[in-house]
Amino acid sequence: MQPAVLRPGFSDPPVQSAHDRVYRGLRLQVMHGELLPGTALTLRGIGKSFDVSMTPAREAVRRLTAEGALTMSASGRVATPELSNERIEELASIRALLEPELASRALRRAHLALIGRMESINEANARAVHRQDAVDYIRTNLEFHRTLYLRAQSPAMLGLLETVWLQLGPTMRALYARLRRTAAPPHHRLILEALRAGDDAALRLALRTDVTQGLRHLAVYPGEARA
Amino acid sequence: MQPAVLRPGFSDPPVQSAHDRVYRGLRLQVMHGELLPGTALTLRGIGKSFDVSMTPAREAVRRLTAEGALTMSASGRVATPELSNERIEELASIRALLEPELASRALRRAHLALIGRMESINEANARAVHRQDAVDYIRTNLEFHRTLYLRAQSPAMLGLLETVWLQLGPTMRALYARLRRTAAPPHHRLILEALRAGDDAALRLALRTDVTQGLRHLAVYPGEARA
DNA sequence: CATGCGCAAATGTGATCACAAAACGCGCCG
DNA sequence: CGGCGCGTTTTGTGATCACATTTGCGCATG
Repeated sequence: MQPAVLRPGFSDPPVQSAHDRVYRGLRLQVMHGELLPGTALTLRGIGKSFDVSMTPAREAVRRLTAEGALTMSASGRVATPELSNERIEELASIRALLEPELASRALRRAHLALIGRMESINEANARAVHRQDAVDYIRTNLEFHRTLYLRAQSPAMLGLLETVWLQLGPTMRALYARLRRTAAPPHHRLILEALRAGDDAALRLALRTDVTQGLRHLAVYPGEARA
Repeated sequence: MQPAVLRPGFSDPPVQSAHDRVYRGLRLQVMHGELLPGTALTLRGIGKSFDVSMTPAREAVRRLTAEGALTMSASGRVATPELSNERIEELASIRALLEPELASRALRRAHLALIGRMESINEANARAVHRQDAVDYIRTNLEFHRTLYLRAQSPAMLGLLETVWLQLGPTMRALYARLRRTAAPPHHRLILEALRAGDDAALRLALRTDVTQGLRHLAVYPGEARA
């Protein structure tokens, strides 16, 4: 609303612009599954919740729509995407294409500290499962994967993958609500073992199955099929 | 400028919004290599050239920046991307990952009419080479590939690939100016033959080599290395 | 009770403006 | 002759406003 004097002295975060704050905030909400598929958003509402005018809200939405994190109806209404089964399977196969490649590239540069960090994230993930905390489950699961892929030193490929995660965010949340998972993701241990062994083929396979297993059951049941 | 009464009766193109016109226009310019790497753009300039105010220009730029078609400096200056060698190679390997997959998916649905259309596009491509027309060369080359991939019925994967093409647009143009290609792309014939033969492995290989051959020489020479 | 009409509220779009920061150029000084 | 500083211009940002469209709800009607 008001000019919002952006903390004159401080510079810890390099003073991000208003639309960037909105962008990052919405992006995390979508990626972590805080919003269910089909959730409607309004520019004025977004602006109000981030305490900015419509202008930065519109830019953030435009950006997120370009990444597939949000959809816009013909009349400009904004909502989180409701994916068809075909689309879900397609996005899963893109993950199955990109993630083994990223993991393989990371393998050469992986060191023990990295594996240790992944194990600790995996434990947090298991706790989220036990706590039945869908958002935290998704968040730690993605963090587990991203921690590995960051080592691949392939920013463009990782960026592409993140847009895929973004598109799947609300749907992943909906899935979690459906299957009430009781056990931790079973393939993370295989990933860690392959990493320790330096086994490229096993690592690729572990990721492919982790990704497709997690999403194969995402498909909506026939009765609730969506356009 | 003025309210622009959007052709009351006509509906051939479903009356696109102003920012969409700007978006599409800029997108084509970038993807087809009409702008060299590092070309600076201004919101007011874009607005003027499309006869709209800054607002739709900003939204179009935001969208294109999200797709990697444009870059924004910390101060918000907009320009076409100047890719590092590492980035070029990474984007090439992404193409090498996605395009054989799309081609393989298209193979099952390919029919003779499709191959015929691709041959005719390929001839236009050869004419562009003979004419030394860089933009038309890039345009017909992408059209050749896209015509095939459309048959894959994998909109998400194709969308991802198009953002990669978008990022490479200006660089492809710069390359063309450097190597003064005299012969048509050599692997298109292999692609067509594999399609006719229904040979999946040969098709994948033909695409992988077409994509990497075309881009392997894109790397900037040491003397002109970029950050 | 279901259905359709119509009005009021809500919403996205684009133009315009004020402002701060950055970029640029010109002239001064060493 | 080269580098530096200062003022002008350019440029992006965000707020606000008017407007057209759409949405949604309530009421009247069959």
